[in-house]
Amino acid sequence: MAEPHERAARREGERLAELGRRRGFFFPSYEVYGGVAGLYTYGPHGAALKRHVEAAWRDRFTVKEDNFEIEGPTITPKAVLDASGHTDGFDDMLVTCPSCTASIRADHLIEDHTDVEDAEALPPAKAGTLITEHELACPSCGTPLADEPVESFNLMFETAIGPGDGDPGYLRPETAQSIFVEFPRLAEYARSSLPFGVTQIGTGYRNEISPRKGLIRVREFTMAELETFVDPDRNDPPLDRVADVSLRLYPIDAQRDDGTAYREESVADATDAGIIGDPWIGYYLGVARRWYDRIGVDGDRLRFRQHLPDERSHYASDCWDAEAEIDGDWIEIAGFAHRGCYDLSHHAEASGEEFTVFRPYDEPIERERATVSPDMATLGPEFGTDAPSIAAALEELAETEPGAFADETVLVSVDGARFEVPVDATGFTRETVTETGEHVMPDVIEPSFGIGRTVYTLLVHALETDVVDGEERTFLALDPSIAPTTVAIFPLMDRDGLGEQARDLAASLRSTGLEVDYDDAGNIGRRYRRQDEIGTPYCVTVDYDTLEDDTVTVRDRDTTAQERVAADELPSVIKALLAGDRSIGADG
RNA sequence: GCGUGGGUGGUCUAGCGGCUAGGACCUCAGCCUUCCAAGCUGAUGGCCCGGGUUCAAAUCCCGGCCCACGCACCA
Repeated sequence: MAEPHERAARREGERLAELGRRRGFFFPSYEVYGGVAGLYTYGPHGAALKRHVEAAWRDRFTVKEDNFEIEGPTITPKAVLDASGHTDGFDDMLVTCPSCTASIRADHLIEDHTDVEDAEALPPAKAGTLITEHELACPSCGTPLADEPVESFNLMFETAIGPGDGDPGYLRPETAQSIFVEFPRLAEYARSSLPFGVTQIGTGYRNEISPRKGLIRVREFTMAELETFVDPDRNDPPLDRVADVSLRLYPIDAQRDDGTAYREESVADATDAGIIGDPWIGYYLGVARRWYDRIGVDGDRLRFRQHLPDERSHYASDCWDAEAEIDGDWIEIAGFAHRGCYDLSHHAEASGEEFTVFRPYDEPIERERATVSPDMATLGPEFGTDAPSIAAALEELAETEPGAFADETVLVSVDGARFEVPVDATGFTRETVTETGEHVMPDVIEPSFGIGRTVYTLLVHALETDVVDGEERTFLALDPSIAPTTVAIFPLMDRDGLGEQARDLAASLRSTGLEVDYDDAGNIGRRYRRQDEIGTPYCVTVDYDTLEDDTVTVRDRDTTAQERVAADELPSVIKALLAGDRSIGADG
């Protein structure tokens, strides 16, 4: 399915891993103790970059969308994940073929070859028995799997809350659940009106069997999730805001045709044509596309792929992924799921709490309602032990068929036996009640972003090489707004007072809130290259002209072009550059 | 978790039974240098971990850890 992209001979992932280690973006954790697969540390530049990506996400999905952000615990009691379906969903049963060593999902094997449904819920030992009884064989080599052990892999990190054995708990596999469980309170903060959205940026944990590909598949990772709670009947997204955003879509039918036949459609067209089934999903795809553009994901290496029905999560009805191309593979960097009322209804059922909001009617509804108030002093002596059931039957009958109470007596049946009850004894009345609204359980639309994967994508897509004066130059063309360092200040020479001037300039720029690096080591070219490799967009050099007229040069990372500006105008120049209101010319 | 191939200064590597383990780049100090990885001098720093074989192990064997690729997995 992966589209072959011809890239540099050396894999981008490899080049990036090397750059990441050498320049301090990210590297394997705990290496002095041998390392642990799937755990990475962000170095100084990586941590800054990640922080900027998170800030950009917050600005876009929390602030601009007028949502609010919370921060829940990562430790989650078992009951929560039982209710959400994760305890079952995360428990995979594997059986290993003794001949070809293939790992096979035992539950899938059983479901495919027997009448057993929902084999996932079986205990592993029972699954093993079924495999033996039905004489199931390895699907790849045909070796019988009878009596092979079925092992259970729980992909959640388990822990105990409290001393001793404690209460069972897990590190959360997604941040979403810590939002859902607090819904009753969050709805209160939203003043019980839909729609509203709650965001969270935090870590999730999955005990991956086989972590791979640098930051792509790790065991602890940062995600940024937005749960939008919408009224299923009444809330439409503000689609007009993103109507003309163009999306490269890879819907189900295109995948089935096994093509790479993408459809370039505007958000408006794609939702109108039903390619994207839900307008909220369409809306967020548009918002995400704009955000990716802004932070520097290469639009030519980005697509939105619809999940095939069999890969959808247990909670999702329609789901699209944002995928970025890296080394010819398409990597999921965000998921957009319509979770319906799955989570809220499960938590409501399991906890016994209300997970609804009250939705007032436009106009209060006057409704006639028939009620009964059976006179038990009459019914008791008359019907003995059947009296309570008769009373219940009368109540139901009043609701469904009030006309039955029109005569002197009313007939009810309880467990097949018929009883005749005098209407007088039923306390039957018709009354008018005023209903001002109803309780509704919201649907949930969830855009969920992998921050680490986004950071990785930005680095890969920014990694560039050109040739300056016959020398190969590697630079990271990161968007200036997310680059770890915004400005680097150099004295051309650390003598004749240039160093002092440059240090003063760096300090004054820092005081304006910019992230500034100062470097006086080595010749000027070397310092430019250092900054190029960590993606610093602007380098400012204090030279001998500065001593004369208080001007400095500003150099652009991507073009290496320079421009001379007055030192005291530097803050506003940088600000304008960041805002895209000016660019650096070539007049040095 | 299985299979294949790998792990030598910060990075990239040479060495593949006996070497004070070599180089390049980086880094640091000094000199030089008036805008793009220049030069000179000097310095710091290494055989993934644990067993075994051998007079002798970076080198061979076994186990572990980590990495890459393939299989499986990715709710």
